[in-house]
Amino acid sequence: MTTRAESAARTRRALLGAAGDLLDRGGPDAVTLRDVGAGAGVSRSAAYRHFEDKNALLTALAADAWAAVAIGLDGILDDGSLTPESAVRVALESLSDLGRDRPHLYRLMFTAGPADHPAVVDAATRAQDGFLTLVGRFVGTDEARRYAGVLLAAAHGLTDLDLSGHLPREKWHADRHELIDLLVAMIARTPDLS
Amino acid sequence: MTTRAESAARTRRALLGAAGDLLDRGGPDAVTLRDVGAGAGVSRSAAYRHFEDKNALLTALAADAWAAVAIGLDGILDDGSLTPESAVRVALESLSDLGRDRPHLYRLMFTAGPADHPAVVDAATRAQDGFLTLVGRFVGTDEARRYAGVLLAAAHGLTDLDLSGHLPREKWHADRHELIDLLVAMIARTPDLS
DNA sequence: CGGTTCAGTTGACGATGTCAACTGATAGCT
DNA sequence: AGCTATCAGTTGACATCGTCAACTGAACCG
Repeated sequence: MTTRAESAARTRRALLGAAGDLLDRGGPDAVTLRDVGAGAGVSRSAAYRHFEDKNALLTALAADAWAAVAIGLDGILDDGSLTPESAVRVALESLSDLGRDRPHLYRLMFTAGPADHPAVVDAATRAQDGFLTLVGRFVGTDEARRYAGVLLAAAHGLTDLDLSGHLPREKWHADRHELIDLLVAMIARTPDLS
Repeated sequence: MTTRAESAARTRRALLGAAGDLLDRGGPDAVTLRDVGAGAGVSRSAAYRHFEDKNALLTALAADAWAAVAIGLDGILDDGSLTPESAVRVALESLSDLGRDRPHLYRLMFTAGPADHPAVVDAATRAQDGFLTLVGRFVGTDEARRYAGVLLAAAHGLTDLDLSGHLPREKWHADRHELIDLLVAMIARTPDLS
């Protein structure tokens, strides 16, 4: 037997799945509640039983994405085969790859509205703390915070620039992966971390 | 007397001004063609005489913003009182300040749709070339391109992270200006630019 | 001076987010 | 078991928005 709560939870997942598909395919504008309902096998305003409004639905998508990033970072933290430096590199490049693979979802993760929501803040904080630990193993806990900020921002900037087309190879003579590697190498070589 | 072409040009500027105001106040969703028309003293679909559609209007806004950035960089390039290092720092921080002052316009400049348009590409290219020259004076022309890419991406990432609320001071122990300074200082100290 | 171009207006249409009223099945209580 | 309340989901309706088509009138040009 499927209880009422179970079927409601399944519908909620179906709504999120349909919304994610539409987002990947056509960006936020393509995420219409009508199409989300159709994709989930329910109709129009069924989403209002699970989310306050359309924005809350997108916010939930962003929160799930941050949670997935946090889980990925946990995996990197537990991977003993990585040096501290390469662990940082893998973390940054996997975030950047998410941007490449799911650009609209990635953009949503860094959008002001959703980013203010508690659910997103919690998940993003978990991810950032994981990255902070990773960087701490790399440069030491004293300077970890500032360097983690620079690294995360640079990786995000490279990814975002690439998505908007402002990072053409011809111009900068490198792609986002090479520039991430360059940055991590720079930090590894910086002797004086004042 | 005001000729027809003059009044049309004035209307066009008024439309762009009204669109910019609405964008600053409430983001892209607040830019409705009806309100743009009202703000410009014309009505509803007058904008269609000057722009192909709403997206083209926003694209023109982004192109103007890039052009302004390029002009600002020209000023920095001509300022003899700046050292190469501080010129780079000033350039990056003024870009970041634009993000702080006009967040929605800033975001628009790095949005995929507009960024593909020739007018935006031209203006952005001019700005990026100016920055490239600035970085060339700083680290030498050989490695200028890669380091300019890293610097621009990092500054953009810091700005964008700050706008989305993902760069709280408590967490990273620094704000975007301090992290930009840190990055520029790191590059200045990096002895081996391989 | 007569016709033409063209900036700007108005009316209309489909799409969309959202709310209110409604339906029906399940959950819980007696 | 039976009655009632809850609540997921539906349908109808409305305001708003982008956009197009038809229209207007004044500046332009021969």
